[in-house]
Amino acid sequence: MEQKNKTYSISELAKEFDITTRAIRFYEDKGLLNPGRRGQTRIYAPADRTKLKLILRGKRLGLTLDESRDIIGMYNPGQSNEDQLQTLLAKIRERKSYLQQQLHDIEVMMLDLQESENRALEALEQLKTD
Amino acid sequence: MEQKNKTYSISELAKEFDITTRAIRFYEDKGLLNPGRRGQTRIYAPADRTKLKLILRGKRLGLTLDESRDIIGMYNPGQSNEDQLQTLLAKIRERKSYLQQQLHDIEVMMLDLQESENRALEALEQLKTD
DNA sequence: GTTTACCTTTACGTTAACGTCAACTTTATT
DNA sequence: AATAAAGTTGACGTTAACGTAAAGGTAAAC
Repeated sequence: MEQKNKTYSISELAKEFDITTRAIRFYEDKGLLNPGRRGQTRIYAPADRTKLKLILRGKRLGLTLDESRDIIGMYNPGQSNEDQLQTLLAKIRERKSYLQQQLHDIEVMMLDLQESENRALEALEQLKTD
Repeated sequence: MEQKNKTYSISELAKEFDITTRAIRFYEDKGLLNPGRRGQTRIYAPADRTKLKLILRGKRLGLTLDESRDIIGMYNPGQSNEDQLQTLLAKIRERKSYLQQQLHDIEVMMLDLQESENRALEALEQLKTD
């Protein structure tokens, strides 16, 4: 049986994701994480680990920590009134459209790189036919 | 007939791409652009404009200026020896694989956002059926 | 001929995202 | 009991990517 209430120490998470403990505490400072405590010591639940994953994914896509915190906050409509829900929807759709833009950028850059690779390969061929 | 040797002033480019002239000069400082000069004044050729586009595309994907400069430098195998070509090929492939990672990240984040949107829409429905 | 509109260089200021000590406590180990 | 291993909270340092002002040159328009 998989344990659902597993916990992690800060250095365990740091090792797993190849970041420093300093960075993890920094994310907490910025309001992205809220681990429990046993005395002074931070104790991370699976949910915290998931948030960390989201943060790092955000970083790979060039998001700032503020943006990642926003996105993490989009997960629970919770008890909001209509206005808040509409605002949330707007933010979600804006994000999605930006992702579409990034998708397009990646496609084009990928094609460019492929051409560059081909040119480099041709140049290599040229060297060998001398 | 389209003019091939059209030129642009710095403020024209700034306006077109919605950035500041300061930023454009900064990119030059960092070695990403090399515009011509008429006296003191910078004169940008279509090639410079293209490089600017590449820089901004890089930024949208979270690249640093150093990384974008590298990528721009990948366009011409030019006259290089085999070692240089192999190094170039390695860098190109590394970039491509990072783009694949980003592609995957985008797909997953897109799905997550879609779920969030659906939950928000459901929450809206709930409000209306009261 | 002087205002207006761009252009230039130089230089200090700012923000994000940590890195890097320092000084100290708690826990585990020998 | 003493040492080592991990944890904590400051607090100052660093880098990237510009922003922002200062001080001035040039050229067309009024």
